[in-house]
Amino acid sequence: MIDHSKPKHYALTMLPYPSGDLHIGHWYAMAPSDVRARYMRMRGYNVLFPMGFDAFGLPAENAAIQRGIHPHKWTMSNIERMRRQLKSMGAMFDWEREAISCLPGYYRWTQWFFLKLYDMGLAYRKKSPVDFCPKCNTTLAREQVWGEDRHCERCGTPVIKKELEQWFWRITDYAEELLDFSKIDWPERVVTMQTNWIGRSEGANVTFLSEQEDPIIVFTTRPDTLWGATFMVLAPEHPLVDKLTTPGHREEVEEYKYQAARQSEIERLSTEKEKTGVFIGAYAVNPVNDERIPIWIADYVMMTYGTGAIMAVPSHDERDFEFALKFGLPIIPVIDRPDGVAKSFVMQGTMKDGFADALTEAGIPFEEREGSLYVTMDRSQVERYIALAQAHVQPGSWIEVVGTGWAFIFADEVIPFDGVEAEQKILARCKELEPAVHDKRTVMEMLWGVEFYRDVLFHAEYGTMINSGPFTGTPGDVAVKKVIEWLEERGIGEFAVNYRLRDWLISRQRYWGAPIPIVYCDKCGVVPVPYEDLPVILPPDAVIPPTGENALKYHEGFLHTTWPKCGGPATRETDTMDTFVCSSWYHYAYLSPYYKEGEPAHADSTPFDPDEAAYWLPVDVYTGGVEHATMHLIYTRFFTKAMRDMGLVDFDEPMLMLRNQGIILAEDGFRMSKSRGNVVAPDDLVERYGADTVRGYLMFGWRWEQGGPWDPHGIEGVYRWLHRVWNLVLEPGQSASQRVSEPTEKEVADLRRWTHKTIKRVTDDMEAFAFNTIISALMEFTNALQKAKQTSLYGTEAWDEAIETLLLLLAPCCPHIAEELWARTGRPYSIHLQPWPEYNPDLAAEEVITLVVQVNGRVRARLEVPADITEEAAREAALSDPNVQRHIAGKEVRKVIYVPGRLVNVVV
RNA sequence: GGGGAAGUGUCGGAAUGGGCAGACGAGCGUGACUUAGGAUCACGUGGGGCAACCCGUGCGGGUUCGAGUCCCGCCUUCCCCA
Repeated sequence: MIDHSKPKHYALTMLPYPSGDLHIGHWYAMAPSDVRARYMRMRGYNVLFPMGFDAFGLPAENAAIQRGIHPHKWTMSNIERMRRQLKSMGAMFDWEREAISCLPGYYRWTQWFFLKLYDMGLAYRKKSPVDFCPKCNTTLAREQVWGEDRHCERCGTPVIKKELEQWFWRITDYAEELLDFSKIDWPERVVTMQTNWIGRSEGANVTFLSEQEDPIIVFTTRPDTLWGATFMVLAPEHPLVDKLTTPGHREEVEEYKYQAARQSEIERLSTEKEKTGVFIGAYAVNPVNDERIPIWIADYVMMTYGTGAIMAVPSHDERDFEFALKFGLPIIPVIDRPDGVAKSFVMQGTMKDGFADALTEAGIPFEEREGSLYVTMDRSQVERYIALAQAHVQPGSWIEVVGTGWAFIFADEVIPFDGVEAEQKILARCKELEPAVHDKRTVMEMLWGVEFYRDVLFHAEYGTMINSGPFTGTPGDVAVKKVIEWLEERGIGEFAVNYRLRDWLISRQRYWGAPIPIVYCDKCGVVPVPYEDLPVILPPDAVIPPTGENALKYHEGFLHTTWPKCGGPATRETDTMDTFVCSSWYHYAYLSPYYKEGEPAHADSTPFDPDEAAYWLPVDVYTGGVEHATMHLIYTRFFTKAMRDMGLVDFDEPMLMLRNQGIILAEDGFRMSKSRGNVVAPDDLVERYGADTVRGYLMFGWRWEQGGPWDPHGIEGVYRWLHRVWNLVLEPGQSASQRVSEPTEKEVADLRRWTHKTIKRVTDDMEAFAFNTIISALMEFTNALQKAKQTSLYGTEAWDEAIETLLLLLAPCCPHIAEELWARTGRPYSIHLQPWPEYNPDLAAEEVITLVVQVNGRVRARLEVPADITEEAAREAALSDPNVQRHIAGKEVRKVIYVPGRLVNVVV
């Protein structure tokens, strides 16, 4: 049936969720994609352009609760309506390949993939926190948690986090490979988003020990700052928290954990938010210097990042700095400032006379305000400054140098600020001399009080290590590497790569999804359903409880089963799979929907027809919204890589080219939504203007990748244009018999130039997804043809070529009107099976060009000259133009710049 | 706070290997046809000036014979991340 000698083109547009009605946004995404699919077909490709429905998901259950309709019935009737609406678009969708993800013939293969991943060790079960409503006694999906206070969508009860056993897929095994985009042509934006999402960082895992010798592993990208780690922070959920918390702190810790569990990740990580945390009473030992450091818990540390514990280096990590300042924890600088800036504030009365003069003499810059000195110096001046300061400081006072060369200068000694011990000593002496600082808990807190110092107290850059025992003096560019080597030698740490990407949590505590094919056997434990027993059918008679709880948990028939291997009683897993699982492989399902339905599956089955796959895969062009950049588009890449490792496919990437369309907003500039009542209904537009006009307008009105607000007037322009095209082709013009004269050679050449120029423009724009300029090129061509129709060109061969070309170029965009005009002008069915017109560069070439003549870069003349004009002739013509003459009169021509075929610029 | 994209007439938007800014359309204006027009057709439409010309692509600099386009700094909006 398909001529396999022709090249193939698999064009795919993201499948819709069957929400009820087709939205103008669906049209905006799909119609231009269809235009391109049709274009490729005319270019001689066999084109696969399928459509289906992402049919599992939460709204179906909400409808069931609110209106008493079963999710299956609700979904299928929505699909029926949307399918009808989709057909009104006039897209070339191959409906024979339609795939609906909630049908058993589809989801048994979704389950089959689960079993394969399970066999490969890529699926595992782990405790993980989920949002849970204590009143409804159910877990909630992310979109069911509302508002700043995170309350339950249904009953308004504040949501809590609850630890549940859930299924994960090891997408992190592929993290490194997912960072490689060399085999795909995807928008830079998506590549960047995915790269950030995966978030690879290099550093070290370092083992700290609690005083009870519990190992606490932390990941750090800055092992060079280890000597500045003055405390540790664990995520409130960290498993060691309970064990390490001392009785006196237990109550406070429990209270804090409860608070933290109620917050969302975004809130917890916000840098805007005031830092919170509590000390758990326990201490750890910093393995590099054996310092005893306190252990805190704080919500800015996430269990999901790294190991859920951090070493806090307040001197060189912004969040740690803020935290330490607030809670009075020591802050010891261990990396020198790369800029070498040092500051010293000299309060009036702390120094003997002559200090300012001594500084001037030494060339150390300072400002004097109200008797106090504000000294800002560079590294080379610090030593000299300290000496001068010590010589001049009054016995009852002190001054300090901060930023670089950190030191506290007293008349009798200089104490370098180089560690916790020094910190204690400095604090004690200062408090003795100055009662105003009695409440300062740390040196840094004291310094922070001086406004002048604030910009040099903290930095997060790489630099020479200081105050770091044996590493002091190690330059910043090798520090990380050297420290890691040293840690490895001593067995207290090792090089490590950390990813922000987490394993994919696929468990959903919902009814309307593909059941996870696992049973819990009383004897054998967690066991997979045999491949042959798939699908695990979602019981159609399940009753959705009004709370929204998972109906499967209450369906006795579903719940109780036997494990065939031992014949013993077993309970089914009641979690279903994330709908992103269904959509991760739908482009394979389209090849042969519901493949081998009714036949048992096996471990070595393929979920799709291998012959179809061999011909069509992979997807050549994928179009859809950029909002899927970090979810669906990562999951589907992971899926394909896993399928490759199962031996199902022999390529690495599912979609070779990706292009994103923007979003059509409502007329008011807001997102269209039923609640706002600003939705544009495509059905109404189709009824009023016809599908071709709607398609044309969606192409013409916006930059496709950008989108923008709907403009109800703009569509009229496209409507009028198509009317003009209709009349242009069908209304009789001056007929050949009445022709007063034959067209001149020039007239014919001009018309053919229009024709071939337009072919080139439209073809180039098709390749570039520049749909708006396709329509404007066709409009301009139409305008030119309307003028030509008034002349003796009408009815000539060149005229017929022009009309035929117009219709062919129009065919992908406005398939109905193009077909109709094609038929009415006596051409053979179907226009859509015609080859795309060929562009002839010789015919498109201009004979006459407009030569722009500038004097000093300003346009002074426009000359019509032959396109092949020589440089000499062009210069001569330019210089002899009267207006040009006028502007260069009395001035010396210094230079004449000639851009062939474009302009002459006379410089005077 | 970090990263990315974008700022062009009244509006949607054209034009980037630097070379006629505002294509095409909407809107508006004038005219024609018409009993009528929210139909159709024609013409006009960045600002200033009678004109020659001058000024104009978020703001300020720079490179260049020449900058919407390249470089530096800033402002605004949107998106992503924290």
